[in-house]
Amino acid sequence: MIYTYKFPKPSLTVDCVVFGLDDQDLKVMLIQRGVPPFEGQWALPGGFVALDECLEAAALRELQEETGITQVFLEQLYTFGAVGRDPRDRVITVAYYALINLSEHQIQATTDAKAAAWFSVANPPPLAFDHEQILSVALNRLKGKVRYEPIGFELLPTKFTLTQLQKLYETILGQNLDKRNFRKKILSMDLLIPLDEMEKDVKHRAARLYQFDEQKYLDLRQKGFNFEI
Amino acid sequence: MIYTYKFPKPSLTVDCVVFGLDDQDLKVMLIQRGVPPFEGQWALPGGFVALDECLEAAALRELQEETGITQVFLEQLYTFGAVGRDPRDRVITVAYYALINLSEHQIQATTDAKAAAWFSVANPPPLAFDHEQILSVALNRLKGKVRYEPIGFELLPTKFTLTQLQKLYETILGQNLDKRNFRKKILSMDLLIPLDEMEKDVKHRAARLYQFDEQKYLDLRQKGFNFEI
DNA sequence: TCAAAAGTGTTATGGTTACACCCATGA
DNA sequence: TCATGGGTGTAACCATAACACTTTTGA
Repeated sequence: MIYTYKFPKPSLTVDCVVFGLDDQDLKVMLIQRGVPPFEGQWALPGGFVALDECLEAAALRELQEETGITQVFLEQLYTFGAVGRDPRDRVITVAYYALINLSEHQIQATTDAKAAAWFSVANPPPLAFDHEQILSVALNRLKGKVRYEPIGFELLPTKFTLTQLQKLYETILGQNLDKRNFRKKILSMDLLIPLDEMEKDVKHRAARLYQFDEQKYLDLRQKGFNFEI
Repeated sequence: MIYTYKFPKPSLTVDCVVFGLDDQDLKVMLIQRGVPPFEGQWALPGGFVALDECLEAAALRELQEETGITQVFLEQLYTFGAVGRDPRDRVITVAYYALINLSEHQIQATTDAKAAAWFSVANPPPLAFDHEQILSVALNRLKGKVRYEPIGFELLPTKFTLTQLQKLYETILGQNLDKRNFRKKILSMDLLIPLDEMEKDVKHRAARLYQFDEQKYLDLRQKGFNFEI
């Protein structure tokens, strides 16, 4: 290498805001820090970026190392670089957000963290660093994006009922939706495949299961279709 | 400092995609690099982040140093960190995009750059590093955002005609709009203040000038109003 | 008087909203 | 048979889209 940069360098980390959805509400995955600073406090999973890995790979790796989660929807959120955000050094963090469906993922705390757990986003514990701010930005992004891109499906099992889907939107958007209008609209997009399969183990009439047609969505989008709830 | 991080650190830069609009089309500001690598090639203005300045401040400073531009709309775009994006070192760059109105800004190349100039975004020269990719992401962001936030006004002088505003949207969105429908819609939002002032020095009927009512927009937005073109 | 752009309303269409009852199932 | 949620249609309303001519001004 002939030309190298001679500049004092800040540290670089990635942090992940992992969202999940259960029957009650929207959750975020937090880990309890095992090392200072903020030892014992809850924080977003994350860590340092290695010199030979790209940012997204670093986010996926940290997620895997700290919580065991793999195979998730992951998207860059924002980069936080205020001067005092880490009490030790200058640290810039590239934040990502991830969506997973709780029913198909088990999480476990691994070596780097004391514990990993889900918290209601409406009522999270105090967080380390500027992680409350990051969580709030992530939540706003999710609220905005869920309306015009079909990312909500990432939070559901592959097979879901229309009521589950409606509840998802109601939870994230924080408003109730009309059942008939919701069904009319979502079905008219023709992006859901109705299955010959019904809900099981419910103590009332079983609902039909549907599946999101990803391929069709990609095709339609190329032709100028815009998803919108 | 008791705890410091002992990790190999990548370098960190900021880059700015500066958009301007003239009678013809949408422009982007580029500088010609005065130092290797890519010496002599066109690139986005940008540079290293100092340890004691936040990211946005670094972007503003670089803009000022390389082009003389101050007082602009500036927003974080995306962070690019592919492993091979700089031929020397591992360099992560936090990209910003800026909107300025050409009629009220003069640009000049300053110390760090050989030259600074405007190029049509439709037809830019080959760019250094991954700056073509950054430009393309910025353009998509602008196209998306201009429709649901009133950022387009940043590209116009304070006082503008409805035709100028319409041309702005036509240029950025790449589609023609109906004059009557456009005026009806934008005026019905009640965010434009009609001035008792007309266009000057035109060789046809002079158009009325308008001004964007920022304060009213902020008030309305707080009440749930959504700007949308 | 000509060229150039400013300015202005109406109608048809399509999407959104509001709204209530019967059905299937398991306990 | 009761409780629970599943599933369905219509009418009113509102926003969008399509469309063409007259007015003003300077050259």
